[in-house]
Amino acid sequence: MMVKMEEGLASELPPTVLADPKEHYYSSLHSPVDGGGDDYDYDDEEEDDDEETDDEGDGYGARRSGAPPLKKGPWTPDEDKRLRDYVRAHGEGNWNQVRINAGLNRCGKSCRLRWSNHLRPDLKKGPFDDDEVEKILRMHMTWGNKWAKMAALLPGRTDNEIKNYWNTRLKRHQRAGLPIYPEYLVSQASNQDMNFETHEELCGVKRLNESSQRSVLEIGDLMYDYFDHETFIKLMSNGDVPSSSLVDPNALPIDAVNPLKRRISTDSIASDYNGSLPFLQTPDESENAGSSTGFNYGMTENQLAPLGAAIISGHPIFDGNPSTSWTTQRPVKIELPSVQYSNYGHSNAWVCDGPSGSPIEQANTLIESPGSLKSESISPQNAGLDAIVHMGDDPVRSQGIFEVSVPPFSYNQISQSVAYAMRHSFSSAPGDDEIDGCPPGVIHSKSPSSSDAIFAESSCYPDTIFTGKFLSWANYGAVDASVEAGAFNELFSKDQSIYNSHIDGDSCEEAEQSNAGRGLFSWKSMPGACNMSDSSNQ
DNA sequence: AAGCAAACCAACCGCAGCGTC
DNA sequence: GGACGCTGCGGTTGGTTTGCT
Repeated sequence: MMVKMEEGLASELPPTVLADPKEHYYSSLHSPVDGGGDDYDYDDEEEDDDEETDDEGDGYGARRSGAPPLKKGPWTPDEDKRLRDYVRAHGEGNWNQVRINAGLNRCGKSCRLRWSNHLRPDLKKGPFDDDEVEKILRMHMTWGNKWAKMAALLPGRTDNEIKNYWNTRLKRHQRAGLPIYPEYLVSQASNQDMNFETHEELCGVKRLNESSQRSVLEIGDLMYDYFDHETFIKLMSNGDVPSSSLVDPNALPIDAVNPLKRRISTDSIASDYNGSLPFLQTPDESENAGSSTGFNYGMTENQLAPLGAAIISGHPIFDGNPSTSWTTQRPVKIELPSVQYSNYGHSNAWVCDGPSGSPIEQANTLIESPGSLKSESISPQNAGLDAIVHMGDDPVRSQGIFEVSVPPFSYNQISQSVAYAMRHSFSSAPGDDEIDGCPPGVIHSKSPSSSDAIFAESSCYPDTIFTGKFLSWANYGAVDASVEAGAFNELFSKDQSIYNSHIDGDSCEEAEQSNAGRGLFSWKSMPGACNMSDSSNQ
């Protein structure tokens, strides 16, 4: 990956990147897992029984009286082997039991640390590469010292590793009087955020002491601009994309060409889908929908804004528990306009995993046979629907294929719906008929926009509270929202009008491109607010 | 070669969150 | 509701290596 290098970035990179990346001495000495030598003489350490015991009262090191004192200090190869063998056989967790059962005279806390930082098989040893360094910079710019959070997005890296790198870097920069963050990142930020009082603050000079955990950049763009889309989705789901909800949209200078660029590689999507990616997207099914409704929120056809991503209610992304519900998700297909996504590759079908078949299988099916889905979800009679939610099976048991089709239209897109959880099907717009074959419990919309679906839903279920996040045109980032259905209109319209005010005919095309992906938008209704049930979301 | 500071790294420590009893 | 244990996180410390003078 090309990484923009700030001037003199050589000094930015960890010495291990620039210099001969010798084996980390501790890794080689203490971590046989990485193939390092075991030539360290531990003979003396085996006799360290007079080390002070772990008497901290936080549980890890709790030991009974009479037990031998818990050892501290560097781990020996034998200890590593015991720990590794035990964890491989029994799994992680319950570290005090690991300590006992593995015959390790170490506190459980130490065992956990040793495993997670050195013995885990998925650890990536060696110096940070340029890509990792840049990610660290961006993440730190956004989150501050959230090492664990960063490590979660740097596969194979530990929080300790990142922390050590950063602290070293910080010292070096402080000593040299250099800004913490590279100039080009600062420039990006300054172009997108006007909330900094000074250049120094933006550069991070004011947070040298790391006393503030406040996000330096109250914008999500930097994150979105750099991370893969799916990673960004994760960030959003975790609330890690800084919210700009406190910013008054009316006061925020809008750059119509402001990039919330999405770097969607559908190839990467496909490859990553295996583990975490909930969607695929197809670009080639939008023709009929693209000209469908004439509904454009007051925009001209030329002002059509690119579609955003689709988020599915109940997806781990938004249920706040990514680890629990992935395999229970329904396959979801979001249809996107090719004209607007032509630069995103060959496949823009966004699919969500379903209860049957592997994610890849589901994805492939949808990729290879878009027509089948299309015929199901977008028929001539419902072409132009902004959101169609269809579930093939019992919606309550959530066993069926779940689809959301989002034909192109302007502005924010809502792919998410509480539809499948609704007790009754309904048509979202006056005059709409139920889609043939739609089973009870399916909600579908023939309204020209997803927001209309929400409106309609609100009329049917006025007590519904919609919670979720969306990437606001006006606010430059993820906005957390929890609004009554009736308030949705106001929120949505306000955002849209701000967007419109900054789009003119001349800049339309440019804006359209640069704002691609701006409309990541999701709402999630609160279960129970209107007698909904969603067994899949548990 | 010796001394020193910087860099690097592993490990420790205290604390907070969470679940269980 | 409080005590307790487990877990994870972030700050800090201390040992070793590296590079410079």
